[in-house]
Amino acid sequence: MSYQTPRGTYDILPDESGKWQELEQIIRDQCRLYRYKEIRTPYFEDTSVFARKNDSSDMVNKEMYTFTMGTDSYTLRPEGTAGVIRAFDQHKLYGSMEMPARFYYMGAMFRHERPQKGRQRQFTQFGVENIGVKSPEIDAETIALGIDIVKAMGISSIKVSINTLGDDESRQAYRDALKAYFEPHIDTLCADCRRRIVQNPLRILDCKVDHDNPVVKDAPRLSDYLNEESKAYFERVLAALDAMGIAYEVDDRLVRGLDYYTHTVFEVISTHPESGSQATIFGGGRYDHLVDYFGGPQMSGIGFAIGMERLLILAGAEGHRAPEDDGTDVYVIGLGDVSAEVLKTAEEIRHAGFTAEANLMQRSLKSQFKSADRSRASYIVIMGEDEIRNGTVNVKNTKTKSQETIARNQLIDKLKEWNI
RNA sequence: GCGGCUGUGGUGAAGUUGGUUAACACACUGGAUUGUGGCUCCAGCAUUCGAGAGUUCGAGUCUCUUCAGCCGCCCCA
Repeated sequence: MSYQTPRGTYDILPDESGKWQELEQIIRDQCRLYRYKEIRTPYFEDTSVFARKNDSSDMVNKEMYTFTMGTDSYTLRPEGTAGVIRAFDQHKLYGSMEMPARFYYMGAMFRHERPQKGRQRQFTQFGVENIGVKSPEIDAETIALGIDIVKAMGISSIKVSINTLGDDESRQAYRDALKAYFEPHIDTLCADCRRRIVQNPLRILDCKVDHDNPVVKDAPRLSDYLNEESKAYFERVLAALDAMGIAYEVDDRLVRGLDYYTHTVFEVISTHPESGSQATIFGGGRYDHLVDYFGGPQMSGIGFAIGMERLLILAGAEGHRAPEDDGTDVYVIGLGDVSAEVLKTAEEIRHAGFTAEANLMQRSLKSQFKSADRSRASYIVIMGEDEIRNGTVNVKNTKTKSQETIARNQLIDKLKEWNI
């Protein structure tokens, strides 16, 4: 009988927590530069927050962890945007915050999928939402923030794909055109796409199953249905990216899995072989109707989410190394039955602001020195019964190997003097 | 949800056509050296081969079931 983490979940052990903390710090630093503030929403919400009507995405329809308590149905959050917008509306932040409101979040998301490298059932996302102002330059700025974070992690093999879905009018015209186009060919499409004709015909375009189907290849192009306003908006997004020197590819098949997107959608994928089939590092887009869907005014927003596990895998593959633990300032060794005095000395050192490990196991001197080595101590304090009687301690500098005997009550001053 | 590969100690692993004692290395613990470490030498360290059942005189090696990881599909972060 043995216990293990549920499928698709994993422990972050002490050896790995350092790189997570580093990534979290880089994210916080970058968000500070862009003046984004953190928002923390619950890990579960009422199911209706995620399962919005007419949503055709797989994520919502077959991958959610939903449970019932009494008559209430809850769902472990599969993505971050819905909860943030719900909070934005619930607290009427549209009335109190300066626009655009800028949020970021970090935390676990849950999707019931078949696990693979870079794809687990509990995974960690960092994301941002910029709400309240619809501006092509804000779209570009949002993408730039994501890219800055990826670059700060030492990842350079990336490709930025971008597309526009157009405004409501353009999108509706295109949907109707696609429906009319695909319906006569319904027999040639995969089962999922037959469903998509009704719910979300745009998704047929980037269907992997029907990717080579000539019917799909020859489908009408969204670009032919964009109205002038949508085209102009997209042109300005691209111009802003150009102005920042961000390279991108326009991919008019890029639709993305969430149904709420309008106008700009984008995806950043890794071109590094280590990323395997889970190459998407971050993705997002603009949404014109989420704020009003949750009961607020009609306001547009844009956001993206980054998969933090994927980011760490790629950072490691590209040679990025998290800073290592630099060892303890002081390691206190005791000889004989002196553990209480060893402990007391270590406490004094800690209270003075130095890191200290105390060996409280009354082991042989040799093994205690070994432990001190492993802890990469800068100084070793050795105290036995004689020293305690005399009110002294021996302090050894592990670099110079020189040792001196000093009065115990001078230890802290000495450590400060040595400036460790 | 579909298809495939893999699973031996703390770690990396060797294990011949099923044959009785699970190699070797690293790590770890202790000793040589009972008050000074990173070297050397010695000793210890898997009643057990992911888990469970079966075939057999005998299974790490064969069969079935199951769990997990990985790869491809799908999905997306």
